[in-house]
Amino acid sequence: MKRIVLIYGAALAGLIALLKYVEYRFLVRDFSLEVYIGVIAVLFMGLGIWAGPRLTRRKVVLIDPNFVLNEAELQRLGISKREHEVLDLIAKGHSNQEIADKLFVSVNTVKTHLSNLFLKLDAARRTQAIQKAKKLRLIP
Amino acid sequence: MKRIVLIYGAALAGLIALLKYVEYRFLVRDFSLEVYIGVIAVLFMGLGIWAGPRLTRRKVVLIDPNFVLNEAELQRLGISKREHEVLDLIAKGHSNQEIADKLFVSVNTVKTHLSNLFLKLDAARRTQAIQKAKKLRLIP
DNA sequence: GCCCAAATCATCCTTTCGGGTGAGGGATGT
DNA sequence: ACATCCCTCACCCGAAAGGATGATTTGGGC
Repeated sequence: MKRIVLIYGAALAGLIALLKYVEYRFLVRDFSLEVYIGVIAVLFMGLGIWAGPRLTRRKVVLIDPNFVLNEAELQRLGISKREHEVLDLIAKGHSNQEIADKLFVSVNTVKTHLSNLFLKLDAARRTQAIQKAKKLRLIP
Repeated sequence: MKRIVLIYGAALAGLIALLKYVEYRFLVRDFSLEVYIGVIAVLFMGLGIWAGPRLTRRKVVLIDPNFVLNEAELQRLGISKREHEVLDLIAKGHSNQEIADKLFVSVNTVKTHLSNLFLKLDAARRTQAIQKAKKLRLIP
């Protein structure tokens, strides 16, 4: 962060010095102000493009705003709404019992949904189901 | 993409026109070339920062090439190299036995590593550990 | 009305996980 | 030499997860 500001400052200072030096030699006669401005604009736009992500990126992305559910894949695998809910909850680290409580159903029901999910996703464990579901963009 | 280029072009043209218009009125007398350059630099650096992500971002990120391990967090939690390996493998959906085979150690060892991990990550289940580790960028 | 998919719940049984504890060997640093 | 950390392994126990199967209910579509 501080480094970026320093680099920006140094670039600006250097450019001004360069222009000051060059101003009374060749350029003022040969090129117009528009070219000047263009060069500076391009230079600093480039710097902005380079420095932008470094200045603005957040440390941790909690929920991905770019996530779009892959409904085609969801349908292709024949995953029902309820099964998808359960899938989402195991990915968030909940146990079967917690999911049952959250959805107001019995643990057995959750287990049934999970069994069906494991078949449809060809997974042997919940962790594997999560990994595959993420790859297929069925969950964030 | 094209829109961005157009906006950039329009901004540049507009600025030049503005400067051209303003040049022979107030500014040339009141402000020096350095201020000019500074204003232009700031303006276009801002434009670069704004346009940069829009020009460079990819549509879909299959495997995140931007993943950088959060080593600070890793150290803060006191997670050892071996523990981190195990963490990575459970996130890929492997069972304890599979991990043991992969790392050429006994299942008991894997379980010990996992127990320590659960303590350090404050997790009760492997799925929860995965979820937390992802949030902390300890694993991709 | 009938059919079907989805959702619900249950029972039985096996495997996997997770918690607790102890313990030995190797590397590192004081 | 001693302390400390990491890695390793073992044993026990209980809880959670997973597999197989069958049954009931419910809401839409034909």
